[in-house]
Amino acid sequence: MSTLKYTVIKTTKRIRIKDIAEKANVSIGTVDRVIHNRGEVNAETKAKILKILEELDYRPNLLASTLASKKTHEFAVLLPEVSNPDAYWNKPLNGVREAAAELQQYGVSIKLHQFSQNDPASFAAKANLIMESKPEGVVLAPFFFRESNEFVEKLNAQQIPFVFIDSNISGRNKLSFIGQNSFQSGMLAAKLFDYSLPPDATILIIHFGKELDNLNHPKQRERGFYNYFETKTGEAFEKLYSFEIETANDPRFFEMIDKKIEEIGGVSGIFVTNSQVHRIAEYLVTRNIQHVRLIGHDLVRKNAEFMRAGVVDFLICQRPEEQGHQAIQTLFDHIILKKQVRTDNYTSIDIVTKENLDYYKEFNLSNYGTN
Amino acid sequence: MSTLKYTVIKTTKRIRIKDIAEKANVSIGTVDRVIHNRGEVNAETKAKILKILEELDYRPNLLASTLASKKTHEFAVLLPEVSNPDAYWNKPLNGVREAAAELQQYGVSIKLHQFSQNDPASFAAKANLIMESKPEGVVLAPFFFRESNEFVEKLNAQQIPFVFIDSNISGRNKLSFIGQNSFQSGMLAAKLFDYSLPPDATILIIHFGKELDNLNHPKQRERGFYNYFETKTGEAFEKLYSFEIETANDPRFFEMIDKKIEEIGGVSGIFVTNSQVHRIAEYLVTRNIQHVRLIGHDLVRKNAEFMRAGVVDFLICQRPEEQGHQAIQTLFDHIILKKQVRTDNYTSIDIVTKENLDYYKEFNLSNYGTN
DNA sequence: CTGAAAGCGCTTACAG
DNA sequence: CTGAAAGCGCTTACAG
Repeated sequence: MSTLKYTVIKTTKRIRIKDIAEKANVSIGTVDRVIHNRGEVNAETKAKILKILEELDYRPNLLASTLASKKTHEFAVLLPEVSNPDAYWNKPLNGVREAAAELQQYGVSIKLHQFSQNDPASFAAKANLIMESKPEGVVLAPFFFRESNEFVEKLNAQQIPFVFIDSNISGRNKLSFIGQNSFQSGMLAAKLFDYSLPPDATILIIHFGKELDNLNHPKQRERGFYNYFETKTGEAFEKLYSFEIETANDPRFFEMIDKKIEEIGGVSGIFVTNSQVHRIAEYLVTRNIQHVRLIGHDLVRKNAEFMRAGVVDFLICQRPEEQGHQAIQTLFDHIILKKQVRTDNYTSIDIVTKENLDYYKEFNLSNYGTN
Repeated sequence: MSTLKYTVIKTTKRIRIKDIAEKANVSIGTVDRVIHNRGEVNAETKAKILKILEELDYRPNLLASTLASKKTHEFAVLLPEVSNPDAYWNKPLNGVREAAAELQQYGVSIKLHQFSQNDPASFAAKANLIMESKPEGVVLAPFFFRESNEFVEKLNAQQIPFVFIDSNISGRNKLSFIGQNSFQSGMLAAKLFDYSLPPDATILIIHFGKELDNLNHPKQRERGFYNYFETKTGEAFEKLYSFEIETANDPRFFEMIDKKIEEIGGVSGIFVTNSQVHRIAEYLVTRNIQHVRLIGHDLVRKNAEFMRAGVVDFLICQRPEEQGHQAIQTLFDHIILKKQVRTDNYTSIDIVTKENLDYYKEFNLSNYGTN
């Protein structure tokens, strides 16, 4: 009752420009000039003010400063088009939207540009539009290697900071990368098979998409997958096969798979290296094939449905909303708050199953209401 | 080059009090009075202003309003003491700290009160201190059922909104609950055993702690665990046994386990229903018992270490930092922003393994630096 | 090179 | 019941 014992988290003893000015015997205008380094200040006074600033650990009041400056900060975002609300790329976009709403009151405005996933030229065209609009910062998914490099070169030339989202290109002087470590996620997929299948099981790895290079998630995931089994010691190795499918829209899609499976003498497990795993789920259901362990990526609606139905066993996910949100936040921290930011931001590698599916944000319907 | 095609996410066309005032032919003071409902306004003018407010969808500028009002908002937080930096309860606390730092500039100040996990009286004492300090909102872990109820009754009497964190008590007029759905997390643990052990395996469930009731995570997890196997059809059931250990500090701890395992004729899997799984890991290492599938909860340092060493196979986690952060944010949203908030907030149920361990925030060391 | 003044959108006494 | 004024901490021309 008497011995008050508690901790106050973060006390505020705000130092204002005015306090600095008084201590230095100058006007607040002069202090402001040195804080923002906009010259025209006597070297001596400047030094004196700088010292006081340091001593008193002055932190500007962000509220006041953004309120006073009607300045607005423009960021540009370059992402793939989304054909429907269930598409994967809608998720990072939602994260971007969230961040946009939060930072709006600080004068941040975000322009979204979208390119076609089948058309590198559209990427380049949008990149040019972005350059013309001279944004203060850029978030991009470096989807096409060549075009991304060209874009990033221009950004560097103009000293515009940029953040890679989803995929990374190294050595390009980026501000930050935010996405999944695909190699590790491949390792994890392998482990899940290893734990849930007998040692001599046959596993088929399926890639969807064309022109896969080593920058892509699929190839990195495959590398991680093989790596897990290669470094596993003591036990028999599983039998592993890889298979590439250009597009699931090919009418002969099912027959191709039939043939492949026959060729390798049946399968116990299938690993799809991207979010298209629902295509294989469809195949298994149609062909009435049961007891095949099926693992893929990303919590898009169709994958969730096949998971609920018990066809997809595990989905490995990467928090795409968080990626979008964090990319914008990183730009804000660097440009407006002048904070140090992290160069590499790997998002968590989540294992989603039927049992925890509903606890991943994406599918949480709002449940406002009474107690 | 020419057809600019982009979307601006969130445009701001700020309506100010001044705009409302002009449209209503009154002064901004009057508008302010109706906005804050502090009476003394002619009924007719009030109606008129209300209508304009609605029409123009007026949103107050949070920056300006917090800057102008030197008002400070005090929240109180009641959590268990943390004996060392690796303790579980340090994690929600870090989330609280994060939120405190972010909301500081809005005048939010947070007082932290901590009780002993072995002493219900200390909980009650701290609760009284909180009542005396008359905070605007409270976050609490309802650790002791009786004492929590008493506290919550007083809060309700004073109309102070409160948020439960970690555990929930239903029907107490809470503002919100933030934590894990333990029943589901138990189901998930069961599934992981089911996938990775043969159908007739023997599994031992171990609870640490005393006086476990149905409100606790452990019992709920156990219920979910049994439920999974009970509802599983078609295959043989695993053999399941439960075992309660009051404290791992008991010198006869290892012998107790020896005896139990002998009694049930050996085990293939052990499930520990809380973060103490490292105790069992120690046991297995000391006794040199291998090939036992070991699953537990929460990413505390010791658990992570035994996971890296390959002794713990899976950890089921609940994002404790997020819980702390969100609890404070919820109070802020309700009290300052007057937003509608969610009554139940279940955090994700994460499956952590050796392969994705490093991608869970808690153990990400900072990697500031160059590209 | 430096100071004084107006203003950002809101809140808070104060006068009438 | 209502308006006018000062002030929150900062920014931005402007005058000297």
